[in-house]
Amino acid sequence: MKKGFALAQAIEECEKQLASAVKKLYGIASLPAKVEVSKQFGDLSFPCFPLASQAKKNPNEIAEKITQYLNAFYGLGGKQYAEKVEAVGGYVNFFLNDGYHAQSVEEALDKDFGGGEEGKGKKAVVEFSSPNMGKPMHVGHIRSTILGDAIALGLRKRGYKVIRSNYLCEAGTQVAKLLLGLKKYKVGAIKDEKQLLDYYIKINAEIDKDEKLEKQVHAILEKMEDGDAATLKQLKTIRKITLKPFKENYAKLGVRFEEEIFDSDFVNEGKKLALEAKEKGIARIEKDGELVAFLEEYGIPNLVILRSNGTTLYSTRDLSLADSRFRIYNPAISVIVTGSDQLMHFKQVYKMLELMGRDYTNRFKHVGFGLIYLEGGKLSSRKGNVFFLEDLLDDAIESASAQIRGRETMGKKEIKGIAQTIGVGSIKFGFLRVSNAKNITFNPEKAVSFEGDTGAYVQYNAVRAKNILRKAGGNTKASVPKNTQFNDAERKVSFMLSLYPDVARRVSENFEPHALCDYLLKLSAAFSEFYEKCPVVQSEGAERQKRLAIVAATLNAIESGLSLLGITVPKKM
RNA sequence: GGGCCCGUAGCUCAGCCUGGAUAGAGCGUCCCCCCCCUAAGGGGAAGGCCCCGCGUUCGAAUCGCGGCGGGCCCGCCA
Repeated sequence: MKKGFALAQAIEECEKQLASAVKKLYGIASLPAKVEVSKQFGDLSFPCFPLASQAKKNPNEIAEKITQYLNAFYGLGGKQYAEKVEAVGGYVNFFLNDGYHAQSVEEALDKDFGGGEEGKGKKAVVEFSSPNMGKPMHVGHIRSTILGDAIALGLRKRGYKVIRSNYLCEAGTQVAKLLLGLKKYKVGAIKDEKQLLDYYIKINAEIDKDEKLEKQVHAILEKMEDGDAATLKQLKTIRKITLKPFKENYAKLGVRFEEEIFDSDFVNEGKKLALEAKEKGIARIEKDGELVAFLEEYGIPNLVILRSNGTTLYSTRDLSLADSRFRIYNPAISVIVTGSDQLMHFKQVYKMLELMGRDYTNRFKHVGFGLIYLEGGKLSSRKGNVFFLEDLLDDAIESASAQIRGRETMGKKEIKGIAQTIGVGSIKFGFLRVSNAKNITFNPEKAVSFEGDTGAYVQYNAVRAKNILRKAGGNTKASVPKNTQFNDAERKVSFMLSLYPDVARRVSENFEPHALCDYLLKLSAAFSEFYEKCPVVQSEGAERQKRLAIVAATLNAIESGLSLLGITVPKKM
């Protein structure tokens, strides 16, 4: 028997039966609708409306006739998965039997449940997080970081060898402005990255007022790109100061990278590509001296790829980054995760590369997500309207820690570890459960709440499952005994379990982890109901064995699902 | 002006890609439940012109067109 396909097999069976009924009753060769997961009655359903218009008959009547035919012709014993067929309001509804539920639970016990092999032997690069140097990370950075990580984890679960890449920007005007500020205010020793932010805000205010300062910024950029020793030394200092807190945040988040790259390393190659574009007639120098790629005939705005003083832009360095990435790794898929404000930018860059004859451009995918706003308005380092990532994580951890202290007795160190798992898990879940396209208005109080539709709720259900298994003395291998009956609560759980492989696959195909969050909440809710209604530890015999299997399977599915989101389950909570 | 995205309950969001039954969750409000594997829980109630209009269809929150409201992008920021 194939793994992970109870649902697909059941649908196939129902469709086969329906097809033969429809052919016999109405002489129609192929089913004009699909069997779908039922929203209302039964488990699977088949709408008879398209058939009704084809056969020019009443859908209610058709549903009745088909149901009669199925019951008479196949009988209940003739079907492997359906135990009952009913006609309601133009639908044929199928009720799945205990065999289905048993198979579903068995499949969910597999340690690779929800995995896939389509990426086997292939590489995938996922570029995400990518904060700018010289500033602390704020809540705006979290979305790329956790979404990118989830995408990377999803690809890995499909068998890809994944390279997680953090592209750090220090070659742009932001850092140049910062350097100008440090020079202007005669700053000696720098304490930390937050102090850098203060200077950054200050110098920006001045530049806004005084145009001449802009020229000085460009002069610094020239020095940076020419490899001026003193400037490079300053860059090194900024790297050192900025990277340390970055790493602390990543450690708290549990996010790792296989690669850490700096945009300054793509300056020279970028210039070469800009010239290549010029030679190929894609770009030309405009009257003010800047080099512009002409993309308007493709319905895309033109793109400046070199400043008039010859220095590179974000666009220039991205051309080079793309080229080098495909040269070095030759990935089957290369994903970049950024705010959706950069959608056009990547369209432009990859259109250029396509025009320049690169054959890898169709393996590139940009995942854009909506912006994060604070209640006071848009996040802006420049204007100082920020909420530091560090503070958000610490608040969440503290909030979780306070709750644990009220319910479990354990050592300080253990509390800290579990509080981090719960606090950080809920933050991740809270952001990931919103669909990518949507903007998020960040609410600090809600972010540290653990009730209702939260990551903690999902974790909590997994912990309850663990407790049951522990109390039951879990040295027996879980499996469903033959011919066991499932009650309604048990069936809800097992049916939810059978939906998991599709959800997991879809999420890593679409890069939309929010669907998985939604699923995990539903699975958790089903398990909660089961937990209330079906005692496990006190039950006996086959009943106990079946319930233990359901518990173990649910735990497996939750842990697997959460792991795709970069979230783990604590031992207790 | 052009392009992309969003608009669903008081609030925060699923559902839209792939049209299907009485549009779902959570928070908040109101009511009930710890004999029992952790109440970070469960059960129930109230709460919806699915932004508006037109079209396609047996059937539209879902698809198409036209509006309205909000966000973002559109020449040397990233």
